[in-house]
Amino acid sequence: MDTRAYRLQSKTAKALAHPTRIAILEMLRRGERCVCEMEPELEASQANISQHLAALRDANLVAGRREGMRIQYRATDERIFQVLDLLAVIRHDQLNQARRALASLESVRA
Amino acid sequence: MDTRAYRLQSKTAKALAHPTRIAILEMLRRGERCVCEMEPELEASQANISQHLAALRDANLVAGRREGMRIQYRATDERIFQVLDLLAVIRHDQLNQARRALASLESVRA
DNA sequence: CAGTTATATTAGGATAATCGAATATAATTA
DNA sequence: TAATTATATTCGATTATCCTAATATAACTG
Repeated sequence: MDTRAYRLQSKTAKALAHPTRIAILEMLRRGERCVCEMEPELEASQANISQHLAALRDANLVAGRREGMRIQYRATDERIFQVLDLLAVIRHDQLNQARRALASLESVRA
Repeated sequence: MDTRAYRLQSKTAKALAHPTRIAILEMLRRGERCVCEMEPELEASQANISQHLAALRDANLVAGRREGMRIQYRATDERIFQVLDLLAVIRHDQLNQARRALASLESVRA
């Protein structure tokens, strides 16, 4: 078992293991954003968003660039969006399967 | 912000947020495995492997099928391996970039 | 310089993840 | 049925994550 590699992969996965951090990355998919632009869309405090950005920075998934008073964040590797897309289709299919299973159980009562 | 969708996506990501769980999935990539086959390859106790399998089951990423005394586990969605592949290349590039950055800093002392 | 805006960091408490140890369950074999 | 093998679950302690509140830093504005 390639412990070191798996540790690093799980570190990246851990960075995605929070809905707010996924929401942040989804915003960055559409281009650079400062925290002040994220604040209204995410339902989280400024401090909390900064903390989640720190986690994403720590995992090397985002980087910021100062522009006057603001700091513009961007994704450092576009492939993270492919990961998000895959997670979305996996989730989507899981929901569909669960719905089908429920429907077939319910149809028995007829 | 689509809170529900992001919660489900982050749940899947959280299941990947541990090196042992990634190692388990990598074993399952090569086919069905029982816990007793995982035990020597992973450096973890039987109980601990069972606990990680429970986490993967809870996220719907693996399923087990009893076969006599053993329970054969398999991945429920092959696309999870695409996620692992992406995490691997992202990690690989991050390492390379860090190495290049270090090398260029070291070359200054000449 | 004083005040303001944008962001980051720290501290503290609550919740969750992790692991080892012990125990439970389930199938098999003697 | 007793012993054995394979796996799961529970408990408790430790560590990590998360959030809010407060404070710090940094750049801009008057």
